Amino acid sequence: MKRETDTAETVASVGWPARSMPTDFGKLLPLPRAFYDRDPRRVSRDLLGKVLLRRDGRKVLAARVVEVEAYLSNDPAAHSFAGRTDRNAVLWGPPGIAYIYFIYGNHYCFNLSCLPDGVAGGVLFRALEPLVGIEEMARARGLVHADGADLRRLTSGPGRLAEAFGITRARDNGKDLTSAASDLWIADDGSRRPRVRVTTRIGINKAADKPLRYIVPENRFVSGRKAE
DNA sequence: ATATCGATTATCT
DNA sequence: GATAATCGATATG
Repeated sequence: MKRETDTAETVASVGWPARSMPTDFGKLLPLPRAFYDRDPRRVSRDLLGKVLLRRDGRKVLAARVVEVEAYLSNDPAAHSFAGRTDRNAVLWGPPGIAYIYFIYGNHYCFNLSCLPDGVAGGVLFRALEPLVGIEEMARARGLVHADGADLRRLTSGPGRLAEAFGITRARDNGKDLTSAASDLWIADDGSRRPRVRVTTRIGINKAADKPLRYIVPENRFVSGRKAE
């Protein structure tokens, strides 16, 4: 079984707990719908350390989840707060579906729906640690070379990670992340459960004091952090 | 190192 | 017509 990482340095970059077995990331199975059919706070906590995967033809992109935010039902900061609209319909639907929105005229943000059909809730992906497909991510981001210093610029931030994975509303909104046929999914690669720290959310005005941002504190790909 | 600002458009009032 | 779950560039200490 071949190791699919681009460089040895990649996986070892930030001291993530070593895996016992090399992983063929493209073969990892999607997390089941029941995983997402829970409170977004619980889903957020459990998503840290999981792997986001994209299959693009023969290529596979993989990156570890290191920062997310929960958006609850009846949450003033959530897009669903003012009621169901065409844009936010996915949040009100069944759990485990990709919700993509376009923001500031420039960027896409990638979320997934939580809680049962009829109840709005979601999780926003804010930062990933790249594992596989570094060159492809760099190209998608418009960066020539992903050297050590620039690696954080690939997937550290919600707009950045969406761009690195080629995630757009037209392509991915409404996609079932739990389907084995999906080209976008999330999996458990067997790595150890990371430490989790909870902070307030970024870039919002309403309910800005609520502790609903979940990060892996020692990970350098968490957004809004200087190089160490 | 932190602050401020412009880009650019879908969505909602 | 205003706003936005952001980013990158530029300015300033």
